[in-house]
Amino acid sequence: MPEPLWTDARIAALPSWSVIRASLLVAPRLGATLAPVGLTPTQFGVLVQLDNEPGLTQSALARRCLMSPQSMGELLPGLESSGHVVREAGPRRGRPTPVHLTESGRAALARATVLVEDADRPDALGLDADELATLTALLARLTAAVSDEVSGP
Amino acid sequence: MPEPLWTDARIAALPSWSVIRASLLVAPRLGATLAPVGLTPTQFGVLVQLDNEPGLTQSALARRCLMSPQSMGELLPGLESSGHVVREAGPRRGRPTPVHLTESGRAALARATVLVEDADRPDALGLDADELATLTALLARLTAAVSDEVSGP
DNA sequence: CTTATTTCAGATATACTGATATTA
DNA sequence: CTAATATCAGTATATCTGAAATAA
Repeated sequence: MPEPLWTDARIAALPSWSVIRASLLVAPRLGATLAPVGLTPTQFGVLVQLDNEPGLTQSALARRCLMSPQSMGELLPGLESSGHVVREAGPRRGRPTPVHLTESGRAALARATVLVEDADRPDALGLDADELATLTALLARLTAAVSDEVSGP
Repeated sequence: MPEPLWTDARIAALPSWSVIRASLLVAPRLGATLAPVGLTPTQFGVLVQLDNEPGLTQSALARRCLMSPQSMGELLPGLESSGHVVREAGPRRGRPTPVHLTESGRAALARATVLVEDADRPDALGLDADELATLTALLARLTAAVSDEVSGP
């Protein structure tokens, strides 16, 4: 019998796998958290980015949310018909079109924020506040490093 | 002008979002890493689990890889036709059917392991070895806590 | 001419729900 | 009888790639 290459400990220590596995659990959980507000995690992300930077275009939103511009182009009409965002009037094809939150969008975002911060409180995630801060800081640095690698030196 | 609810710092400190965002970058990166071996990240995960615990059934593999049994049922024939795994002979419908790595599967896993561990070396991820160990340990605890929450009391 | 943006069209990869067969 | 397993079928969703129109 060949000796195993992979043990539980080695699997748990694999960075890529750890991140992906955590996301497979956390993503649907965030979906359930946001369901009462009628938002998907992706839509929530779009509203957050628009709150942070009003007037982002479809392409700019796609970059910040790590999606293709095409996918964002399919997502935005849903948020428009929900009344959460508006696109500035005028010709659109080939032209940057700023997107803005509406009052309804801001209200939905405020409700979603309460739910998300409750779901993400430290004791619900099995960590204390300091550990959670460490985790998000390390993930931010990892994300920055991998982003640089793609657009690269 | 309404003051923003979400700032860059607050976005970066949101645990769920940090994990999902990191995964959106890391998952395709792992896919590119594994492409030369002809494996997807999911297939790699299945081979890893089978190396760690030979004879896992389709359902057990699905649980460990956080997929539905049906999706695993669609994934396994691909690995069989690649010659990387075999299912024990006999009637299958309704009966637990152990799955095993073949020599070809072990060889592919060994080649993949070299590539993955190179891609996941600390300096490629912008962290040092200690920080990477901290990150995977925190993610393991978060994953355990969220798993318990789903099945839990 | 080159690049960026938006849009359309097709393809893919999941997952999900529900039902069925089998067996411990 | 109950629960778990494996399969099949149909549906839904979300993403991608490729191609085209438009304009700075």
